[in-house]
Amino acid sequence: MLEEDSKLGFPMRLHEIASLLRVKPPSALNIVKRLQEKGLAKTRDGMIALTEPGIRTAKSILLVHRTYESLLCQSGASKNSACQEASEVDFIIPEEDARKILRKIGDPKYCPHGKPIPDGD
Amino acid sequence: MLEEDSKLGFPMRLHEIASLLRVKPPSALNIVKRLQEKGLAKTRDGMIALTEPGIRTAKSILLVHRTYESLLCQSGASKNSACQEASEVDFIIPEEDARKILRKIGDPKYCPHGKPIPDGD
DNA sequence: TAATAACGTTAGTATGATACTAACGAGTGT
DNA sequence: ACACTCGTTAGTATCATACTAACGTTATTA
Repeated sequence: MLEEDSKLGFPMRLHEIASLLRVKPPSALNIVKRLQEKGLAKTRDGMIALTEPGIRTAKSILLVHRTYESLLCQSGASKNSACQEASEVDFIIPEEDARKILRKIGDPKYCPHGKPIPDGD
Repeated sequence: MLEEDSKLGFPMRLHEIASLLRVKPPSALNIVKRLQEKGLAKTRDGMIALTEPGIRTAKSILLVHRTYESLLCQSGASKNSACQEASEVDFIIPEEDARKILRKIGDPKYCPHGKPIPDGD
């Protein structure tokens, strides 16, 4: 469960990150360095991978994203607008708040797009 | 209704704004100018006031704030943490989303602190 | 009335975040 | 041996934002 999610494409080449983020490699390197300083990413065999805390953080953002998406859809929003709006706040809303909301909206197991919502973990 | 809210202390002196925002007057002026460029504020008799769109925007943010606060409290959060978290997102979440959420959580008329949640207007 | 204080405003400066280009070095494959 | 790709570094540019210092206008007050 969440197997594909927790990897999120990692480990990844710097070039891939750059093109995913639509920036040049030096900018991507800057970003990766900042992640490393926070202990969220590491370099291994020339590839960039998430550390354990990095994976946890990524999962946490996914949890928030999918929870908020679900809330919006249950409230009558379309899947696509819900996803967009969720992207605006998924890195801001604390996981604990999302877990509370999740419980309130009936502990759905999947987001409106059918992707799994991480649980206890 | 919302009479006190819609004013929010405006019209206000630049100095008051500066001290509320904890910046120096030149910085406050810069902020006010940007609000003016967006048509949200105006100067009148040496005082800074919100324009009609400015008031609507302020009310919209209040709606979002109090809605999200209510959601969090209904979900089991404390008033204070709810208020804090709401402040992180009240200027990001679109009013339309908040209105949908508001309906879903039972159209409360007041936020957890007892302040009115703006309705149709 | 003259001096002073308060306020808003301007100009110039500093900082931090973030992106870029250009150039270099190491490793890879033809 | 050469060319390519990749990561990296250094230097530069831009933008947002805050600040200080100085100035002019208005209001207050001695």
